[in-house]
Amino acid sequence: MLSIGKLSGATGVKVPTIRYYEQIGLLPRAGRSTGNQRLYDRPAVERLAFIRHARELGFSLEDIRELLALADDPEKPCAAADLIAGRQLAAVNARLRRLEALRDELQRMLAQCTSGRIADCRVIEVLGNHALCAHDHAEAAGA
Amino acid sequence: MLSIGKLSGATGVKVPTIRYYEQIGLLPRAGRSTGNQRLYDRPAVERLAFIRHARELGFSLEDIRELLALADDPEKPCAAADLIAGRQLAAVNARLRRLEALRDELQRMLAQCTSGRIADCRVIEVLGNHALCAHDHAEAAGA
DNA sequence: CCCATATCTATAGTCGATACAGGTTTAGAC
DNA sequence: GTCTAAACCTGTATCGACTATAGATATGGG
Ligand SMILES: [Zn+2]
Ligand SMILES: [Zn+2]
Ligand SMILES: [Zn+2]
Ligand SMILES: [Zn+2]
Repeated sequence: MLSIGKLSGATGVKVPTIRYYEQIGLLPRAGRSTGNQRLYDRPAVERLAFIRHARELGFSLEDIRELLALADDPEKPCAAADLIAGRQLAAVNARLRRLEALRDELQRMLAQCTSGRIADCRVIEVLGNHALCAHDHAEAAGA
Repeated sequence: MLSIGKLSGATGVKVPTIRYYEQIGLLPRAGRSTGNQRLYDRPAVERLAFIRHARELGFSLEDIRELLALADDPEKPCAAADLIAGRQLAAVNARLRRLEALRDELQRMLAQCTSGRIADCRVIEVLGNHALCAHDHAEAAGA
């Protein structure tokens, strides 16, 4: 049985994050030592490693919740899991296209700036006037 | 002079967002009508359009705060602005490389799945075992 | 036994908004 | 002039996925 610190070391997930995952019900409530400290067994390590890997691949915690539920049911068809991964791939592709447009605009404005006074700065000028852009790059940038 | 609703319509920035920008000091406190409603002039429209465009290009509000301060000082050298844009370009490039790796992994796992039972699902299998991945794709996925 | 480290809980903060509640002002129709 | 619906006001709470802090308790090595 591992302490939360050892589990953290074994998976690369920070201690407060593990507690957070338990709090939101992504990890089951851990067993406790006589002194009330969390103890983890091997399946817990695998479950957390699964979560970490899915996070690295960009899945949301809600998606991961569903994927974990599916993983616990080996006889079911995997169409639901493939659907979630397909959605994720589509989201990644959308973000890629958007970021490529942003990269092009940023490169363009930097290349056109002669690095003189602010009054002549192409960066400031383009930011103030989207008509100077080559792409549309609409929508919020967060994604 | 425009009401906040007209300003919103003119710039595409939602009304609560405009109030939020004022609250955090990104927009100066707007003048008020006799009935205490915000009123905006033409420079306010331009300032908000600048903010919106910079957000679309992925700049953080803190970066935008600096860029606005620079834009207000036309005689200064523009190196600081170019530096911020360069940082943003580097961040976008980093996110692009990362997303490309994610896209490859997601495509691979989906292509290898025969869509049978969960027990044989390649998606679930790869998520549980990073050794099956071709790339490293480390770091958090948020960015 | 002592002490440094690890762990515990609960709460607040991050970013960039968005949503809601409950009240006031305004603009247009009559 | 009056009515009503829309827009506006403030303040607070919420989202996702953590991260940080404070103050208390437990554990493990010397
Ligand atoms: Zn410049
Ligand atoms: Zn543009
Ligand atoms: Zn599958
Ligand atoms: Zn992997």
